Amino acid sequence: MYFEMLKGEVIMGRKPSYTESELLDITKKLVLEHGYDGFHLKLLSQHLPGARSTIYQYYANKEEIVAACMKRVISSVIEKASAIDETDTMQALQELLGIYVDESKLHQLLGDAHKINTTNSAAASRDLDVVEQGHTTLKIQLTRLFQRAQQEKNLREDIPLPVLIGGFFNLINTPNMINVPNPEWSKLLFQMWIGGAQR
Amino acid sequence: MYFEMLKGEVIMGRKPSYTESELLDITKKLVLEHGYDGFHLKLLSQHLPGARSTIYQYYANKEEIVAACMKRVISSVIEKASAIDETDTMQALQELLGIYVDESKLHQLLGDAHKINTTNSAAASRDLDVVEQGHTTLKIQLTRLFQRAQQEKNLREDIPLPVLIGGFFNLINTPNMINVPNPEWSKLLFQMWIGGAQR
Amino acid sequence: MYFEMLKGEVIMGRKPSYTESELLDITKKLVLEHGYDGFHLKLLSQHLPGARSTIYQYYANKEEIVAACMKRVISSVIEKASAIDETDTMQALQELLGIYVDESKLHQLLGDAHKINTTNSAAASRDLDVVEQGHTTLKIQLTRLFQRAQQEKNLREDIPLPVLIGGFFNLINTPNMINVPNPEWSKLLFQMWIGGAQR
Amino acid sequence: MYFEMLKGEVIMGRKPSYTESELLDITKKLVLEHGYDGFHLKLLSQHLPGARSTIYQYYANKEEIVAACMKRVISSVIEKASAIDETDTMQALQELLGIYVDESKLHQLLGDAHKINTTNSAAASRDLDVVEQGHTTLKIQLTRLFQRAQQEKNLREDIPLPVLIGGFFNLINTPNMINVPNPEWSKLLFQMWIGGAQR
DNA sequence: CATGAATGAGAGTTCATTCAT
DNA sequence: CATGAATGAACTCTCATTCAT
Repeated sequence: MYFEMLKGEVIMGRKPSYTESELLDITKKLVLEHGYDGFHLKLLSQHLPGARSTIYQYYANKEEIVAACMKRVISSVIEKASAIDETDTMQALQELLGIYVDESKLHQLLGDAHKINTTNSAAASRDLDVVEQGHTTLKIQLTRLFQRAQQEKNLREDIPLPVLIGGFFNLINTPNMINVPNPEWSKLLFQMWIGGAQR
Repeated sequence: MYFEMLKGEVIMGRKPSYTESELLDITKKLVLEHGYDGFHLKLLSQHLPGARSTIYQYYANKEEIVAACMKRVISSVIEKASAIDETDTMQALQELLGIYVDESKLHQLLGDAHKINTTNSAAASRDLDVVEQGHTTLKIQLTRLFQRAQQEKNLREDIPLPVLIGGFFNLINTPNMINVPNPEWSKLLFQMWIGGAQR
Repeated sequence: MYFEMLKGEVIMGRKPSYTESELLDITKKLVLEHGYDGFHLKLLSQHLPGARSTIYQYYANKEEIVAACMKRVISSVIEKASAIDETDTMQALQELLGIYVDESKLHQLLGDAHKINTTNSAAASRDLDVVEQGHTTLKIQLTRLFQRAQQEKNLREDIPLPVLIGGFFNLINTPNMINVPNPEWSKLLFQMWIGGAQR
Repeated sequence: MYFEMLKGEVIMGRKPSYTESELLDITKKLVLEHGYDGFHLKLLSQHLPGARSTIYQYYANKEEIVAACMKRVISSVIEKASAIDETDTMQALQELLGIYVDESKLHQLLGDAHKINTTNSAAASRDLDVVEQGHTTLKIQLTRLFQRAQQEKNLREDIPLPVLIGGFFNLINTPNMINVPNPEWSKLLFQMWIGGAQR
């Protein structure tokens, strides 16, 4: 039948064996596991059905894959972070920490961004620009919240603000050794950061 | 020594060579800069006098170089850590943090240890075992100090001990954005950790 | 034809296709531009509507396309050349030159014929045989005309006939740097060849 | 013995299995045979002792190899051409033709120069600039000689100078079907060009 | 022993061709 | 039949390691 051959009005070829999104999921996992330099297309294709060359249906080269992956991750974080209700500053900070903890590997992942050679790929370059802007966006939000917290006299003043911010952000790297679910984990971290370790 | 002069400077006029220690210094720098997978012998030889193949006079393969490097780094940390006077627990913790901050890349460096393929090199395997033991030694010291601190009622009890330990250890990853010297930096971190961010 | 309208325009609303002749026209252009080895089906499909795989509806493989293209070109030249009135030998030679100049890239195009791998395609093999025969046909005509010109004492005798023939045929490669239309250009070339460069 | 290990004052590695010059000779032959797009490093290595990767001891990539080859060929032609005694114009032209005929594939070889992608190789780019300049140098010499020949009333005036120049230069493409040695061959071509084909 | 050349395994990429829709 | 995806062979290039000098 003709209609079986059509999708909408257009004649279609074979059905793709995986989606772009699946490809990026695996990429994220592998880049985190092996680092940018340890990430090979052979490795990727081993975690995906089909041949290595099929990957080139989706992206023109290795750089574009990783850049697209990073862009997607940071975009998702920004979307969630910008949805936070900032009325209560400390509450907002805690929620923000929850979001960061959910993507706790974000930092590690984006740390490899500078290794990506963008001279051969305009698309990768564009994606990394978005990543860069995303970084800035997050920094601005964080700074805004911290300044407000400071004005509201919620932060100790004998420690410089940048140190407090750095300490806060660095919380996400703390390995969750007791394996509690993320929401509780981030609450624990926040309490420790707020109240200190000492009784 | 007489023979060293003969070999190194008089008879042959050969290019000045380098010591094993220098080789490992450069290796450490490069592995931190590029990650384990981004670390190449070509890169190493570019930062060392002489030809790439000369490196094989010192180590049999790439794996052994990195393993030796890691072993040396952790051994040095252990030496310093075991010299700490543990009489005053909190004081000892602060000093320990200072040592860790001095080797703040320790974690990152050793994080790549599992990537090293030891099937081809008994020497690398042995060195990595030492690294493993060193890890354990450090963990034991840390646990001992924390348990003592807890007994001395110096730690809050609403947060599980492993979380406090993890948070303490994770402090070393905080980027020193205000560029103060390490001793002061580690003191700042310790205060933040002890007292919390809130006023 | 009724069916062509149905197929091409009424029933499906498919993208307009192309004729075999159009395909060969583009092929000729591209092979001349890029050489046989620089000619790709990807390139071809970029200069044609539709998908790359559609090309296989017309020809079974790359070799057949180029072989068919060459066959068509030489056949057209032979048709024109065999229509020449050979009564006046020198006049016939000049007309022949005109035909050759019109297909001045003929030589270049057919020069790549030997690169075509015919082991996988009987059709390509057959087409290249026709090309070969065409070559022979043209050579015979040229030889006949030159021998007649010699008998008619129209050619200098201190230069071997093959050299004169080669020189004549080679005229077509002369780049038309003054951009006159082909008929005049071929006349200029013929005069230079006949009369020599010296005054 | 120490001295056996030295060459001059420097410790040497293994002896190269072929020279750069040999590599370029083979390259020239193969590029002429197969064209730029048909020239592969696999092909090259098959005509050279040793492994394909050894070629990278000499040149960083395919582009550099071909560019260096072209540069060497045109440089050699220019050296010979600039040594010509131009006192007797027509004599000089004949000698120049002899040189061109010796490198009759020059044109064909350099015709592929524009296909070389120089974005990845500064060395290739520089070599191709030399090729470009060489082209210009040769054109200037040719133009100078032709203008002088014209002033000396040695050229017919009913044919535009560029046509005469083009015809002269195009002589080198004439296939030497009678297999006479190059010096005589170029003399024959020159005579044909000077005096014309007609008796 | 130090060197520079040689090597081969393996990565990234392209493309003719086949296949499922 | 036309399509776009899938495939595998082949190419370019890199690098750890070995070898001859």
